[in-house]
Amino acid sequence: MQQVEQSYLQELNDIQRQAVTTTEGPVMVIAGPGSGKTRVLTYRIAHLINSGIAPWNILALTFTNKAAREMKDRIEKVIGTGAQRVWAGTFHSLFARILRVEAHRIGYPNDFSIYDTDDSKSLIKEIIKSLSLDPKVYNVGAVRSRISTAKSNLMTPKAYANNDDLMSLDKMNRRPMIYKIYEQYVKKCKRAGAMDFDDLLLQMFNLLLKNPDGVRDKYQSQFRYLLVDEFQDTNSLQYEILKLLTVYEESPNNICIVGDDAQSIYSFRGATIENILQFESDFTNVQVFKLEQNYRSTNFIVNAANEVISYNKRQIQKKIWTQSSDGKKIKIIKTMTDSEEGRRVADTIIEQKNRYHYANKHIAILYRTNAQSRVFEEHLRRYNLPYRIYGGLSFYQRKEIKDVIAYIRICVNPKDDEALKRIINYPKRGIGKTTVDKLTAIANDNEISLWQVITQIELKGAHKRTIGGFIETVKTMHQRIITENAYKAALYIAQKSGIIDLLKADNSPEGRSRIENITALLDGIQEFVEDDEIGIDEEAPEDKSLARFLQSISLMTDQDEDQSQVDTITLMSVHAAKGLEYKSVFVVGLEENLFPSYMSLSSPESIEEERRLFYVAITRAEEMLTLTFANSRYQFGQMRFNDPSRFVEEIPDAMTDSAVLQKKKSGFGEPKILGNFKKLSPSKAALPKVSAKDFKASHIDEIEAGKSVLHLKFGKGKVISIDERKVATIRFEQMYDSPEKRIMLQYAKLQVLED
DNA sequence: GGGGGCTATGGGGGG
DNA sequence: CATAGCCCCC
Repeated sequence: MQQVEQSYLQELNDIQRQAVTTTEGPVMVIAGPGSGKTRVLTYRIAHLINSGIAPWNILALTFTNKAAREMKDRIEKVIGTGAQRVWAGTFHSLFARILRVEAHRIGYPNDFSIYDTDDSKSLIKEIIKSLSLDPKVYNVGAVRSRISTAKSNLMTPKAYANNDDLMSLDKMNRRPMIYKIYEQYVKKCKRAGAMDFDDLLLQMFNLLLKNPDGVRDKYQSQFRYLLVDEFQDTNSLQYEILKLLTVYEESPNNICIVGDDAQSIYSFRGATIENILQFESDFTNVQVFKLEQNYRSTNFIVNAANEVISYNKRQIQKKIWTQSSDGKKIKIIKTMTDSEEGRRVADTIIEQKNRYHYANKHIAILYRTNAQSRVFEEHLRRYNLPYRIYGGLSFYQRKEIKDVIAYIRICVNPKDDEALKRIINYPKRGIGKTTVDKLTAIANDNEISLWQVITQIELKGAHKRTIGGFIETVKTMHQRIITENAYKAALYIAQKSGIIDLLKADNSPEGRSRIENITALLDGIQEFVEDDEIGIDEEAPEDKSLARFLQSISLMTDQDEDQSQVDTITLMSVHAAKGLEYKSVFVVGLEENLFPSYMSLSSPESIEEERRLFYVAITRAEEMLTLTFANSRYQFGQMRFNDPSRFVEEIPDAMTDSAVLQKKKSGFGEPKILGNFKKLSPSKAALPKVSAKDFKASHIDEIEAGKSVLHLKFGKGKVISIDERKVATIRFEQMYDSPEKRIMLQYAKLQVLED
């Protein structure tokens, strides 16, 4: 045993080793990017097990399920078997597992449904309608997010209604009834036996707080060692649960939190840096370790990250450093359009692959919004570069999949109103909107679920056939769930529902692809059944039920999708890239209004969060970092012109390949002068220099076909034509590679020249 | 009750 | 641009 211990402790630096071996009491690890945080967490758990702690007494909360799996595999390599029985996973997935066993103690069925964001929105929409509120004023998304925030702050509907701050804010926003919607929402979720994502935390908290049948003591004594990764992205509710769990007299406050305030990027879902700042005062004798040595990136990248984050005011003092050499300078690519951005990134990837022999999997393209993925897809496909997009519309969010899933949901939990509403008339069986509205009214009057309504009222006339037929269908399906395994039951459900027949009738490519997707779903269930992973719930070690399958897919994170080890280029949002690393990283769309997002521009706090997001993005890179931005892009269905992102300009010239990026020393809003970029490509080397001083934009009406015009960035050109939407085609003399530009006159500043 | 076509509206990050 | 919601007609 001594030998084993030696081998892994030797792989750590001094501070890492202290963080691993200080196993008792509260520990806070501040871990900069690439500082070996995962290694510390892994070895800490291995060390605990090595010291005689049972794996199932350890609770490790990770940010993705994939991270948890990888961690367990690595622990197993260090200490041998047993590691799989560590309780490791995301807050949501682990608490869902516990609630599957305990939910009945707090008034939910153990087979509760999990409402995703769409389900929540659809329910909230229904409530807004039933309260005769204006859906334009009561924006569903905004209301949902208010409710979610309230839950994350442990604010019940009653407490919400009594809170003057919240109520006056709602009144100011002309939405004084949110508290009422919240109240009904909670009621209806409960009635449907459903929990939304926040409930998985909130009900776990309630379970521990109310302590029915001593259940709190059970979990307090079980989880004797807690580890929390990415602590900066936890919200108050998560923190309160942790506080409840760490209380146990035989192992007081054995909690180790790992985080980095500079990488806090989830405040929009209630995460608060206060948790980190609070930790030291909430627990006594907190031992703090700061991991500041970066093992991931080159010196240029590390220093650029330090420079960028220094623009933020609020932060814990630390300096990330590396022993690595300077490495390659950070490459900056400026393009005219978003499409050209896609092409240049693909070109650069080809070049890097040739020169540095990178495999595809060593390369990632990171963007601020998922909608940006399309241009990169197009160009990568053109070059036959394999890629994979993470996030965005996932497999399980496709319509045909959600339809089949809804049938499964209703079989598992018939009270699931959102699932029922989705499929009661799909495929069409003559139960229209009017009928469903009537049923909903009866459900509301009697405070029961829709399923209870249709199975309890006397069906008359046509309803006897239509609704009665639906009930029979669901009942037969339900029977199969009891008698057959998950795969066979799901196969039966998919066929019996009529969805497969319906899609088979549609012989279009789309229809065929939908069938393929359903087949893939069934294959996935088959795989789930056959997969012999050791379950960690001792009460149901090998739960292969459809209920358990539904749970695992609704709690998947973006990084969890598709485990296939194919060699592909990664495309994902910066948020999704948290915790990952690549040899070469492209951070694209670095423009004002996009990154930072236009939503963030109004408050300094949210700009700081965007900057942390940028910090996360650039610190994903090991060797090569490429930053790109476009002069114009299609956004919201029209051509838009954005300034380069302030974040690009915060990186000192010495670290980039274009010392030419002229800084806007005089602040923002000044007209920019072209010629900022020297070595782009030979053809663009001599970009026109137009002096901003002499430039005077002409009125839109003065610009006519045939006239010569001056553009601040493109220089002198001739208007070829103007279409009815006031989009001008202009040929610019000095734009050699693509002289003809289409420019929207309402945005562009052009000066008419007298010939 | 169902379906098609039109208009209006919104448009971030995610468990 | 994509989708939701609406109106109209069968």
